[in-house]
Amino acid sequence: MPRDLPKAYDPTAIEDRWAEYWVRERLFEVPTPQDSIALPPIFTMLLPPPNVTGRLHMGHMLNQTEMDILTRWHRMRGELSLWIPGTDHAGIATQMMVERKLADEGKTRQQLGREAFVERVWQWKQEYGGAILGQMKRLGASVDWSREYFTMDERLSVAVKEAFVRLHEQGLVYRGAYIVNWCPRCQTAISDLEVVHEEQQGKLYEIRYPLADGSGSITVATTRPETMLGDVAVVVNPTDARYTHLHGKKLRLPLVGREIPVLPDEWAQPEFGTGAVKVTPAHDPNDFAIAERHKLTPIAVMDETAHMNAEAGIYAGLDRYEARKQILTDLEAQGLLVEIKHHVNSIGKCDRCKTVVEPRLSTQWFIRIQPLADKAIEAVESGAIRFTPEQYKKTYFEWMRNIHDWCISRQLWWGHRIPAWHCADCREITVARDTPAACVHCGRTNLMQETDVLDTWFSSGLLPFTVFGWPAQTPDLAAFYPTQLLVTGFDILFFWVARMIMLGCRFMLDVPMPDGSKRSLADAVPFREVYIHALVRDADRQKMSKTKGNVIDPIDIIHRYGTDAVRFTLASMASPGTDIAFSEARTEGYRAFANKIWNAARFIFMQMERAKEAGIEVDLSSRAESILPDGDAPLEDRWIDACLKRCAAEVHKSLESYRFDDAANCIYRFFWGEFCDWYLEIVKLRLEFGKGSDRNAAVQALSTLIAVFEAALRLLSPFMPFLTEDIWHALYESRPPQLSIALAPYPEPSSADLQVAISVMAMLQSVISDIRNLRKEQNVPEREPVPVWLYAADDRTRQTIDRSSGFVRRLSKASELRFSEAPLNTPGVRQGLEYQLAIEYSQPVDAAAERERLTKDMVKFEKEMESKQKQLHNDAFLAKAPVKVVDGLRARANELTVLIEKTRTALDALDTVGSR
RNA sequence: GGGCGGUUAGCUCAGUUGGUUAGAGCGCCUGCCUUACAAGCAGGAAGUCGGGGGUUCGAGUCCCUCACUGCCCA
Repeated sequence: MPRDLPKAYDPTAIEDRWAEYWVRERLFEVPTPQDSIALPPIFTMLLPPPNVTGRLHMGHMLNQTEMDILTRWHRMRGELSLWIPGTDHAGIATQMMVERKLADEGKTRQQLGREAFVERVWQWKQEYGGAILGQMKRLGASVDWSREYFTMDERLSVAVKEAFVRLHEQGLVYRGAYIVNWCPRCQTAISDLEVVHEEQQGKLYEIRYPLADGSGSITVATTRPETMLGDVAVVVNPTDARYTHLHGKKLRLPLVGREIPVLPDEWAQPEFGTGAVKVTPAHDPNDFAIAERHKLTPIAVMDETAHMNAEAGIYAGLDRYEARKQILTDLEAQGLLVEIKHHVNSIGKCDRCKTVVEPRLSTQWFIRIQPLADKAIEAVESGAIRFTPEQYKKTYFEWMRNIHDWCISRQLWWGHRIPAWHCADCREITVARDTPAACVHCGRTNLMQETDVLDTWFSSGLLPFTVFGWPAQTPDLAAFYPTQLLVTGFDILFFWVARMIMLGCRFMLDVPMPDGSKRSLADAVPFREVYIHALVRDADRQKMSKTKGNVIDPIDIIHRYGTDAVRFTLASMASPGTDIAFSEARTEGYRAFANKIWNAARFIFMQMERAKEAGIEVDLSSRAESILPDGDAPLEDRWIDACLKRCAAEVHKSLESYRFDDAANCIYRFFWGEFCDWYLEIVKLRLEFGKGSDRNAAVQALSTLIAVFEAALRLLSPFMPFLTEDIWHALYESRPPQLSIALAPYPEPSSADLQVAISVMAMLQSVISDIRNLRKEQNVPEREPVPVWLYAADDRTRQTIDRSSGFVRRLSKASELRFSEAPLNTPGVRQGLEYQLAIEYSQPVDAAAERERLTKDMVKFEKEMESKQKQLHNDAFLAKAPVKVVDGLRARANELTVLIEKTRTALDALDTVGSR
């Protein structure tokens, strides 16, 4: 690639090419280490697997941008950096997707049958399933594609079976009839976590249940009257005096006629509703618990589609809401509907399809979670796993300590089918790794495999070790487990993070360390750190949602601004714990930043071209750091080098603590505010390659310029991989020292003292700014150079300015710098701490404006002085404040004295003019 | 109902264990096509840090309280 870049930066012209290049060249593949004990530092991460049905959204993009920045950074620092991509088979979502397709063809999965349906899902997966990973490639994610996983892969399925069987053997898996969250649309059980609760304005119905003996009645309150058909009791609080006389009495259940008892139970709260609660154990988890306490037999009145069943008598066949309407009508007709009150209640909906969940009594598989949770709590308490931001630890503990057994069976066809076989003869269950030939209980062969599949999160919870080959003790598992870090959103803290921790601690404790020693809990954890990032919202801080129509499609934004700009936007706004209000204005700004760098590259390449024409070639073969400026180099060279090192130090510090925003902003400031705004402008003066010029100086200037620029590209590379890759390859005319800038070393901080060059330069920068400011205020035409008067009390200041007078003049458009032997007392003097300056311009100074400005300064200075003096005269302050602070305050007070005096002089000079 | 967070410039956000003059980007105002870049350059204006109280020599930062607001769990 030649060094002639198009005038304007066009991301679309470069990004696809490099995205393909990185995949094609297999740059980020990490082979299995041969010796798992003597390894370089390793950095491993697992991509939180997106749903195979998914499309990339801003949340993914933020997540992947952060992970990619970290991986590239670690990789460039020489660590063995492995980031593993993959997708999740997403049981319900995928099955829904394919069922919808079938529906378009007028078919149902039942018509196809299980085997054919699963076959269809695989077909669908082959055809469309990779979409999100394709999008990921486009983002430039530096993952190891050779290790891509899918949770239904054969090897992972074997591991899932193994894990299930082991848990079963350990007595941690059990099967039983309990109330579960049932989605009538998906027709499967779902876990507590898959239910989303929504507040809604509902109604509270008060219904009178007459006593069987006709001696009176009791009024119950319910939000779900249709369930009354399944009532088996009414409970009242034992302390509730209103009902004490009814304990043990029988009620005649309206519409049904069944006799049910009135029982005392703590669950009934006297202050809620009427204080009497109807008990429907087959359709409510709390009622189920009550029934267990009182040994009542549940009566289910609905089927799996939430239609009333035969138990519902004349209501059989009605949908639950139709039934409710009808029942209310009938109750009213019988005069049993006492009152209808408005009531705000929370209803559970299926996370996937938003159908109102129907608590349902059914037989399911569960994991006895407490033993797993205990270990998972210990892992975090002991510090083996660290959360950033730390506050999530609390949330984690809160959940972990109030955990319920995990319902892991799903009545789906797409997923890992539970490795359990029912015996038709003895009714017992055989759990086995491989299809058993005979029932282990009765020895007969009339076996049928369990039809349920496992919760998708069960398999994804195992990923941190199954991706490395568990249950086999592979070299990968030895080298890469535990992973270093997990980056994810808080929305899957419980779904995934918590479960990975529980399952990792459970299974990996049994796997010995690579050296054969016993593994401790600290090494059994699936990752050592968890970084939880924010949610990406729209510019108005609204949550993005399809229904609101405010979803920002990252691919769309990328087309408009380029991936690098979008990545940089996300990084620069990613401050831990704060949601990101995605702002296109900022993306636009970062595209401008990319363009800025692009043009800096063009400028540098042009200079290289000019040098070449003059017969000068700069040697690019040695690493940039080795030709960076020494102590004798010009100030600006030492300064920009110091800036670079300072920036590198800050980037390291920031990324170590996941401060992507600080890191990004620091690089932005360095590249634009220091390198482009100052260094490039200054160095221009020295780039004279023609006859009669100092060619050595020019070559040195050009070499340093290139070296710093090249290092700056590497600094920026993890954040803007496309742009930097493109320019880097161009710089080396397609013969770069590595195949990719991503494989080049990251700039490292320096231990040298950077402060001298930085503070000297700061003084010169302020001289230049002051002159520019004066010119502006006195309306000097932009192009007209004017002489500048300077006075410096300290001779060294004068020498410093004098030595750099070339660029000071150039950047301030001063025709010459004249040093005065005495303090300046002309109107319009600007005062720094170390110097005074004024411009010589024929136009009279705008005395009024100048006075206003000076007065404003004066007020500010005096006010500050007052507060400083107050503190400095406060004995308590002097006694208690640290010396550093007191000294700082004294120094500032001295500065202020100088500034106030100078300002007063300037005001006086103005008065002299005014009176003339 | 329980828990966690937020409130800093017109907008979006930083501000580490309290410590010298509260920062950035975008936007805004003024002047410039200065041949790397108008997606640019230079200069500028703009904040009683949500209200009140307290601790402290010192509070944007710690405590209490009120208001508004977001999220998680039940």
